[in-house]
Amino acid sequence: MTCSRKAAYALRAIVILAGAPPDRPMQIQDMAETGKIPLKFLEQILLTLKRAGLLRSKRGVGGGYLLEKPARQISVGEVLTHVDGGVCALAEHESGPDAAEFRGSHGLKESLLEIDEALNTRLHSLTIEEILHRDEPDAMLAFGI
Amino acid sequence: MTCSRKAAYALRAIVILAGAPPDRPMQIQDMAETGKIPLKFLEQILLTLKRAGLLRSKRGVGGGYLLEKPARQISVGEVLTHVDGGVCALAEHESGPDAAEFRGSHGLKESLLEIDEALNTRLHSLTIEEILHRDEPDAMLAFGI
DNA sequence: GACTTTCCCGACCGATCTAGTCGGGTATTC
DNA sequence: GAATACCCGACTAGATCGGTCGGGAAAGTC
Repeated sequence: MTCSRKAAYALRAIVILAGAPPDRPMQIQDMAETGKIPLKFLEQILLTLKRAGLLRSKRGVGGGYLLEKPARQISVGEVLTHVDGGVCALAEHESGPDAAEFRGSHGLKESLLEIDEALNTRLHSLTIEEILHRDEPDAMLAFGI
Repeated sequence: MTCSRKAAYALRAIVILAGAPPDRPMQIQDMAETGKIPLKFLEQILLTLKRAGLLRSKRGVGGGYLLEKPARQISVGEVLTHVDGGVCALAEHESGPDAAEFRGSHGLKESLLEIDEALNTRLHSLTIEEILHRDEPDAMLAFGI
């Protein structure tokens, strides 16, 4: 029940990109350094995030990565889903062929499903923009938000 | 980010016990059958739950397992904690020596911590009794609850 | 068009964790 | 003292985690 390092790195990378100047790409190496992420591992992660449509890349001199969508439209849940292949499932072992029927099994399953759903909702409504603004409340005033 | 099978089995076992007649112990084998849990694996799980103080056991003929505390005083979070050694930690990689400092890192950490906390609270407030009653709303009427 | 920069991508790897299994030991009861 | 049922440590195949390595391909620079 703990978040993988890969997912943590992915979130960092996205937040770093979202907090960087949006007019020019940021290089993997820079991201690795500021996020304390192993370079080659980060490469992999960025690649999957790119394939997922969250990032755009530019090759050659002056190349790097950019957000494909504005930070307001990227959620933590989205990132987690693409990197780890799913977010959180307490209830998963209570359905399918592994499930059992006994007094209380339905209540158990439903209770777990409810919690799963609540967590998913929360993770998908928490945006990267929100996270950035949280760090610098002044910026919110400056932008009149 | 998914619940281990072990934890799922532990929850089943507790719910099964809570739904069984409380006057006599239930044997591992019965629990394994009704919960579709591998017998020897369940043995291990019950042992750790016993050491955690959630269960009591009786040996010899007519022996088996009983809840040590009433179902109302056992939470899902408690079970998960003892079996998996912790519940859920989205934020764990954002503290300690692994953490990094960058624009947005505090917001990220705090947001994840908040979600962790909310989930923990929910899991620790969800009791086994609640789960059982959910399965049979009639029983709640019968007991005047 | 050669050269550099930067991303792209598959293969590989050791350590740890998962989901059990096995074989017996020990307390209790009849 | 035999049967029952929990107690407990050791072991294991396979998957996953958290990376590393080595090169390839596109894009820009001279």
